[in-house]
Amino acid sequence: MSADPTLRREIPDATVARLPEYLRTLTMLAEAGVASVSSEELAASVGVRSAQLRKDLSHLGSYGVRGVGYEVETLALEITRALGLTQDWPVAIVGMGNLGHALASYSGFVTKGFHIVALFDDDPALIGEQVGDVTIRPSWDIEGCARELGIAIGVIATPAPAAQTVCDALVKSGVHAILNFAPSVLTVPAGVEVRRVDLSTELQILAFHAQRRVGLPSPAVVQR
Amino acid sequence: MSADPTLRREIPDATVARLPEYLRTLTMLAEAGVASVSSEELAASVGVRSAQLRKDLSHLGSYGVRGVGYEVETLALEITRALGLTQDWPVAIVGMGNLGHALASYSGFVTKGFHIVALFDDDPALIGEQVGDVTIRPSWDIEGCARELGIAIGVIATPAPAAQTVCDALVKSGVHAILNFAPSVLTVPAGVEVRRVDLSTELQILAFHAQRRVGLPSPAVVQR
DNA sequence: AGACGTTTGTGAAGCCATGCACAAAGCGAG
DNA sequence: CTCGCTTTGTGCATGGCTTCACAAACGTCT
Repeated sequence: MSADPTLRREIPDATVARLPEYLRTLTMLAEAGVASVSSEELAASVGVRSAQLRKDLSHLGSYGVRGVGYEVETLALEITRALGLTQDWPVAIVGMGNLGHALASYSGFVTKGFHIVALFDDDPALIGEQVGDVTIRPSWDIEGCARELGIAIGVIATPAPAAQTVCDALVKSGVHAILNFAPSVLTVPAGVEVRRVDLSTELQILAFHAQRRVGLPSPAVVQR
Repeated sequence: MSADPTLRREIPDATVARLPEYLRTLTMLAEAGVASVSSEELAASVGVRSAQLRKDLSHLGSYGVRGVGYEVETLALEITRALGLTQDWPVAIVGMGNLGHALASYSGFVTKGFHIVALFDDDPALIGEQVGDVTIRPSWDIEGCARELGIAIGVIATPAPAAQTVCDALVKSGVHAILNFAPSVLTVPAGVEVRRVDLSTELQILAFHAQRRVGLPSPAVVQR
């Protein structure tokens, strides 16, 4: 009653991190023609507890029907809205090495709400190359053209030493969200969101767990 | 006094996730010729609070000197040991599309402790291709040769529909640690560790934060 | 040798996230 | 209309992680 539906409520980070999973699963259900789903079923598909799912969704509002469940289409739309995917976000990728190329041609990229509008690299051999329907521009033009292209999200796929410089240029161009694949910690002003994805960090975490297993009775633990 | 140095203590997951960052920073310091570092300095480089760093390190043992700090070489070695990077881990990559190729030729891969020993794909056009010094094998041979190659960590870079099948084959071959780049939730037996890296999830989380900014006074918040 | 300044290691407190358990709410059958 | 079954939404308890604050420990200087 006192809740304003247009009010942007405070959604916990942990919840936000799970919303994309829920959305993806709901999209699959919708494509399979499923019209309604219970928290128990949906939670099982995503791999979380049903109580957690319900609490997460309660942060978006009350879109379920007691005794019935959630309407798939409706819930998917609400999550889409909550994540801000009703609009298209212009994305730029900086660093067109192996990884940059792979990201640029990644099909799942365009799935929903994201649009690659610029590619950058400072290697003269790459500048001018066409990837998809976008031409690679020189990195030193970031500040020159990023703002007028309206880039909202920057993806950094450069070697580590270049990452901070590139990051500064992006921030100066008005980019407030950065996805960093380089193995380096970025320093940014307040208000800029950075997420880091690092292959070797992930491998090292896995190595830790693999090491813990050493000496354990192998088959006994694997199958429960 | 009752602590056995050879005893594998319980290290919190949150701490384990930060250890690779500490290690990378320490390695850089060592290469720069720095011999000793305080928790304050190291924490600043990594982007965490000094108290957190000290508590994290306390889980490994007591390797600092009060009033002085930590010896860079020693601490790096202890973290290396804790993460299980004193030995080499044989890694297999399944799915040699754009991403798989990028991962296979990723230089940071071999940095320390990891060794790509097998590549798999089920596309006949790719089987037999040489990437680096490893030949791509057919996916249906995973169960046949993964165990004898001693693969400890599997990297899944296939399309989503194939991920679970590949995962099952890896698990059946004795792999207990899996890094999943496919946008799908994997079901595994107890004792198998799975970590997921998904580009579109990360982008959607960034979109959420970007959306929150809409309507905010742009320059006022950016610079503090 | 003793006093002083510095920095670690850690108990304690606060905070956030997860899981439990149940009242409230809807639907359908009789 | 009423009863009973199902499932949501949520207060509350639990557990883990982070931050604070300080005693213990070390080097140095006099």
